[in-house]
Amino acid sequence: MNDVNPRPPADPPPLTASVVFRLGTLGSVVTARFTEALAALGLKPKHVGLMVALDSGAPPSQLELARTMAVAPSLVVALADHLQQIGAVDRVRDPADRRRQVLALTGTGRALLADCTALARRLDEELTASLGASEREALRRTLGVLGVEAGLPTGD
Amino acid sequence: MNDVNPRPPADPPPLTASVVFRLGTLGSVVTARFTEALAALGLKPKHVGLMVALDSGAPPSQLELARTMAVAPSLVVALADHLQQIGAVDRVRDPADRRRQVLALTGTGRALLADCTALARRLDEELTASLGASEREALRRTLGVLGVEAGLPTGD
DNA sequence: TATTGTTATACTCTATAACTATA
DNA sequence: TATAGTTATAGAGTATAACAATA
Repeated sequence: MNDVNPRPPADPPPLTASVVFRLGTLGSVVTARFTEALAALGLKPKHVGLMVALDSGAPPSQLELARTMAVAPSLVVALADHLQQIGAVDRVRDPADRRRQVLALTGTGRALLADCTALARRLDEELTASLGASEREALRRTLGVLGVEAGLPTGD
Repeated sequence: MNDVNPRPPADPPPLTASVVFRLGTLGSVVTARFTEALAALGLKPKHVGLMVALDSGAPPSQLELARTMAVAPSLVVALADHLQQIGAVDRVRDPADRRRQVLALTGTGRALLADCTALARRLDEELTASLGASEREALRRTLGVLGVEAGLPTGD
């Protein structure tokens, strides 16, 4: 009762217990699954990112989109090239400033984005199947809060 | 009260509301931060992954480590080369089967891993500063559950 | 002949830099 | 001269394939 060493010195939580580690590793696994599923639609995650940005009303010039997405402008060119090729976006020169290319989702693009959304929803169900409804919602909500703080698009 | 359209057709939750999207994007942001912080220690995330695997008692041959980490054996060679160079791991031929290289964390390696852990803890605090203690724990725990299901190392 | 580790090579993703057209 | 977009090039990260040593 007045032991010199009442309890063994509980070793500190390991790296694997940190939110950073768990979020990073699980995010990578989940992104790999999403990437694989997207392949059936001929898309990569960044294509989806561009469509999401357009859909959520981001300024539609390529350079502004690059800033929004935090990627290089040259990458937006490649992403837009592909999305235009499959008819998912329109790309028109801004008549007011003919240097600018203004991107816009087409009907096809919106349908494609809806397909991606359905796909994500299906993966969500698989991923969170073992969680209770309230746990799942708490997770979604907390991730949303942290996402907003990190400047990520987080509609709801 | 018997309206034809009692409520506007609530449009379905957007892609950005999915756990898959939020986990993927936030994971990527968090990993970027961790990567940046690790640079001060001369490490990349995969080096940490290898140390974590060794620390948690994974079978220590390079090929088995490659399987554990789900990376190519050639990558383990490069990671082990670097960790050995900085004195973080010992690499000895298994006398029972001289084809095998057996890796083991050194004292230096354990200290380095502790530094990485401290670093993750600091990032955790920054990341989750806006969350209440119970929210933060719920997040950590739920991520742990999903991580275990995905086969990730998740000590606690 | 099969397996472990290593080396050589190639591929994917993305950025930086050089360039063109427009302002 | 500065800016939007494009093209050319390069780098990081990682895998695949060929190879060497050991079983």
